[in-house]
Amino acid sequence: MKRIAESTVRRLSLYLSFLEGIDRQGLKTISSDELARLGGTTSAQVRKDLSLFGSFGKRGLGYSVPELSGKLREILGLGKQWRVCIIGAGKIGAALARYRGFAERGFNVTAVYDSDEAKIGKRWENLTVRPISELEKDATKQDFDIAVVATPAENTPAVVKQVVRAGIKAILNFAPVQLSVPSDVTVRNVNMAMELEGLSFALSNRSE
Amino acid sequence: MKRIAESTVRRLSLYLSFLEGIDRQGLKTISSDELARLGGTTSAQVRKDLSLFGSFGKRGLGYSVPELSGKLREILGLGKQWRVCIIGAGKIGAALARYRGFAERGFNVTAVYDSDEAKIGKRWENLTVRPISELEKDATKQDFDIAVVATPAENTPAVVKQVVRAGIKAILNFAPVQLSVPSDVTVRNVNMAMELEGLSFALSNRSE
DNA sequence: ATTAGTTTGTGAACTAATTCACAAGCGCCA
DNA sequence: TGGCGCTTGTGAATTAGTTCACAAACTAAT
Repeated sequence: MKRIAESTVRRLSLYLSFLEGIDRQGLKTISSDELARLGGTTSAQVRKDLSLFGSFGKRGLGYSVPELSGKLREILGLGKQWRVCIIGAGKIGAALARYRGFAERGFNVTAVYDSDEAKIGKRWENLTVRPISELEKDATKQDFDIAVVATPAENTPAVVKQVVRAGIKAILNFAPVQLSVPSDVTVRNVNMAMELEGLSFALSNRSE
Repeated sequence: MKRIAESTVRRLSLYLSFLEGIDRQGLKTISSDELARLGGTTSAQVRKDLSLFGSFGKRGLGYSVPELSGKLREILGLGKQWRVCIIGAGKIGAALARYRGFAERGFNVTAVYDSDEAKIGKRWENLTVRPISELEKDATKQDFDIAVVATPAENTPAVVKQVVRAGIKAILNFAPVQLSVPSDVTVRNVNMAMELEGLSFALSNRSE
């Protein structure tokens, strides 16, 4: 399959969330034009995005809302259940472990790790914090799909090395560092400082 | 000034964080090549990014670490102090209000708003939760630069309308909806579901 | 059955972003 | 001072992403 741009995947996510809203409103079909309006893009963009995966619409009519939802869910790999471990039992880790939206979408947090002796063994939601040194061994049994890395910047490179050695192929990284991983490991970064600096830049450079 | 791409601004943030690390190690200069290696990009990209704002390097030598840090800070509008209000006194809002990194970088949270009667008046860190209906009035005195929107999806459009009416020109949006704002308002979205779906997509479509 | 009115799917055209590649500048050393 | 080794800054070339524009397909109405 042709390489799909990250921007395309983000838009597919967005379309799916719109479709879920539209579906709740009880509407049965939607046009690329309407979807574009909701997503702040163009109808051609919407059609091009979808056409990368097949042709799901009916000319003159638009797209069936439930059908397109289903297709997008399939394309995005939802429907499957994913096993997620959280690395770093700090504030962000805690917030994430409590986040209901995870499980709703098929992302099941099945373990929490930390390197801090003081935290190991503590109960956490319905999980017990385990030592990061056990990750590689555990992974052979639990077969994690995704690691959420929420560790202090300085520990992160070492932690990520262990995640990679454990054979995990997808990382959601909250640490404010750039991860260096083999090319078969996918990383998404969530970096608050960067977002704020983006706003700061915009505010500082308006109308020049 | 020429329009600067968001991807460029993100990289500038990244370079700055590397420079801060390099500076702590006590190194005085750095080449575009080294910066590129850290950021997972190419040296040409680094130089092109910087050249949009001036020429900060010395041929044969590279860039002075403190000088380039300073320039980047200036470009990104750090150094200034920004007034930030948080809208939505829920879990995300709470985590953000407690986040130390905000103030360190000049982002000062000076108010928290919510529409829930039960929350209004409660103390929160060193702030008191105020009714969102007062935002517009408060803004004339406090002059907020940035609004952090962390409200439930269904309330968000109404909330954002009030933020815009209050004259705030930058929004960091945590709600999983697409905001519709005038073109002079800058929005950055942080959307966990979207990031997870990106990983799910990558896992589902490996090596095709 | 024909026509009018929509809306898709997709090459082609365009625009934006990245990478190449090299002249020019700088420090160091003899 | 001249030559060598490095590294920048930047047009030109390339690659990636978006938008245009239109034939084809579908519905509904007459």
